[in-house]
Amino acid sequence: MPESLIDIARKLNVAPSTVSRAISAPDKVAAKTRQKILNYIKETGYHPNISARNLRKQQSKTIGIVVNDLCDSLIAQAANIMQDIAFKRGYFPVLLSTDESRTKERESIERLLVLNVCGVVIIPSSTTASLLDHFNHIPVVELDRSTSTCKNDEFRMDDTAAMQMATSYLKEQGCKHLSVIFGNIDRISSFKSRHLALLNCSQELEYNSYFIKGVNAQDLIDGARKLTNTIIESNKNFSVEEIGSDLNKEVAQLLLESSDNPAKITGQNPIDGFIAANHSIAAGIVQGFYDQGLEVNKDLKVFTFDNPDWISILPYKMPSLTHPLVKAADLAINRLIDRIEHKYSDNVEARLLRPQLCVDKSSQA
Amino acid sequence: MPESLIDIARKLNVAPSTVSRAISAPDKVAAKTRQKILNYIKETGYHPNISARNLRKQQSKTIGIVVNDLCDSLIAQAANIMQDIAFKRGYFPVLLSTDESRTKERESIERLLVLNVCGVVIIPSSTTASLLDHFNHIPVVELDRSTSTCKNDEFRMDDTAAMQMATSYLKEQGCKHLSVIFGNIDRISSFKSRHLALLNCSQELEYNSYFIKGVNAQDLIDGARKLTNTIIESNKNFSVEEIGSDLNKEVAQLLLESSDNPAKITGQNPIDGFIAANHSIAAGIVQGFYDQGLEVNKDLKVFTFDNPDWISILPYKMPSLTHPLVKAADLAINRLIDRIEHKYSDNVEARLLRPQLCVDKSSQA
DNA sequence: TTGTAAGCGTTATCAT
DNA sequence: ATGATAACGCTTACAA
Repeated sequence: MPESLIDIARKLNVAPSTVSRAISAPDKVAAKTRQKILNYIKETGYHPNISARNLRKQQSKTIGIVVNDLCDSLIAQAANIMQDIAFKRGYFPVLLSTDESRTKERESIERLLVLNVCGVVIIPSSTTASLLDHFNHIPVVELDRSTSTCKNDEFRMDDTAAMQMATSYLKEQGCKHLSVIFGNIDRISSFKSRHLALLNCSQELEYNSYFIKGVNAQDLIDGARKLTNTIIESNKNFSVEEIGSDLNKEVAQLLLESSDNPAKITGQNPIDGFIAANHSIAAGIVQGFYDQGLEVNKDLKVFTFDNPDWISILPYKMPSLTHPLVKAADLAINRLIDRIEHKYSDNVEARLLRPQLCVDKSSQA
Repeated sequence: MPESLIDIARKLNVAPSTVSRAISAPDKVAAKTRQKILNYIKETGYHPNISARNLRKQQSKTIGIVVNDLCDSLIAQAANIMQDIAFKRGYFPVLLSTDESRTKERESIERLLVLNVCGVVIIPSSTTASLLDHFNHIPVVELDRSTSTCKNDEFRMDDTAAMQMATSYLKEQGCKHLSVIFGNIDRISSFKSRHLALLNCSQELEYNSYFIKGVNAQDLIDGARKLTNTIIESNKNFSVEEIGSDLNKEVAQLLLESSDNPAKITGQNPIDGFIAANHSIAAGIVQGFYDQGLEVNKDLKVFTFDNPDWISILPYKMPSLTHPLVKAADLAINRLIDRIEHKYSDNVEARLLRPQLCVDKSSQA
């Protein structure tokens, strides 16, 4: 196998630059010469040396894709589609997962810097913002979450619409008092904006918000499970607590750390519905129901964000919202490449995508 | 920010080669000079140009990781750990997913060739074997499945032990006649070896094997669901069929393509247990049970390979086998790097890892 | 249309 | 211990 352009050039009695052109700018080479060269290349299985090309062209055509948790199948789907699109558009994607760890977040960025990537799509956490400054003038797109720096394009779910849909669905189902469980709103912007959306919800509904400190999936599952246990316990001893006439305001806000700590429930009605701000939390809630011997959506309603795929394997229905992440990922990577290629030069913008209500996607046809 | 070694050299009044040495071979540079250089580098955030280094050193320090389906959270976990280990050992992993598609399989290999990777870990399908020949003399390690070429190191589950554990567990539970569902054994070696293992099982049990043509997760789920429906329907009309005295042999083998096609059940007893050769198949079986209004593990036992994480969210128990994939991945990537660095030069070998029986990992504590 | 030659940033060899 | 220099394989003015 020829190891370089020069080998080929010698073999075919042409100049190295002609071979180079045959590969990179075929129309600048006579049809006959071109054929001769390309045939020979195909026969011998020669591949141009990427390092040499990148060095010479002073660019890497490499895109960084940084996600929070590759083991989350929705994230994996999004990563997958971004990789495909990147390849199709002639770029080489490098996929990294931070697993919600600050260390890996920093390492990932560092690695991409070393690699000289020409653009980055990232699912950021609150600590990412400062790290992103290291990417001097290369385009960055924020996916699914926001650093709130307003420096980059953003593609994510419309949390306001989502929370509105969730609460209004549960209200229609007869719920009067919701328990809404979030993850760490300091680290993860989507929890923060979903919480904010709840505060601004127009529904005439009582609700209590609960926050789990956890950041990764397992922490959220475990936290939500414990929390659900304590909430249901407290609910058994529920007695009306006068809190004035304004039912739409948030009435309690707890950061529960152990299951010994009983959940505070304040309102005029006992809790009759749960909203999980994320599918890991939903998994924990479901486990909590089992611990307590309760049936989901019979004793108490459960509604979840993210429409996780395990819903189809449950023997009961569970209403949810589809997560437009894959669509957002598609837009994000395309926008990034447009930026890289200077095909898009408007101001940075945030695109908020609507989720869809999903009430019948149960396995029972 | 200095853009090259030369910038730094000029700034600090040393030769470029000294700067290079300070970075790559610190002990070959006087402590004082070294400090001066490294400090300056740290201050300015300079990164050596990887392309130039690779070009000069004629190596890429890049490892290809090719998996079949990144959206499978077990695979994603394995990919994750391999990336971490690769980084720790100084290599840059490039993660690609074939989604069980021949096209993407070919494309992935091609991309790795272009990248000049110095090693590959791959979860192969039967069509991969010929493609792997393109990697001339760089080491390849096969993970989770085998191309049966015996050219590379292999790390995967011990399917013989696994199937033995599955059948013996179900027998203990009182099962007499199993329905064992596999995916495409022509494309996916793990289905083939699990089937082979079943044929050689020492249990005194009747079983019928069924094969789903599908390759990707959704095909398997859909196929298994349909199949389960037809099996259960057939089971209702079960009548003893004389097949001689040899109960341990396989009695039927069907490739069902539509649910109109009734499943053939042959044996002395009606089917009273299912084995899913994979977690996607298990998901389909569970859905089939719901379609038929049956309760899993009450009306009929269901046993699955892979111990999928959704088991913990079911309101009932489901016995399963843990998949030692993450451990295998750890071994695989380390072996690969050992090969690359010539730290391991024995003959290629296949390491088979035992799964663990998992009967109580239900959410009900 | 094709050839010539310079240079991308690094490292390895050799000389000092 | 440090410096000078050539070379890695490719692209791209510019020249022919």
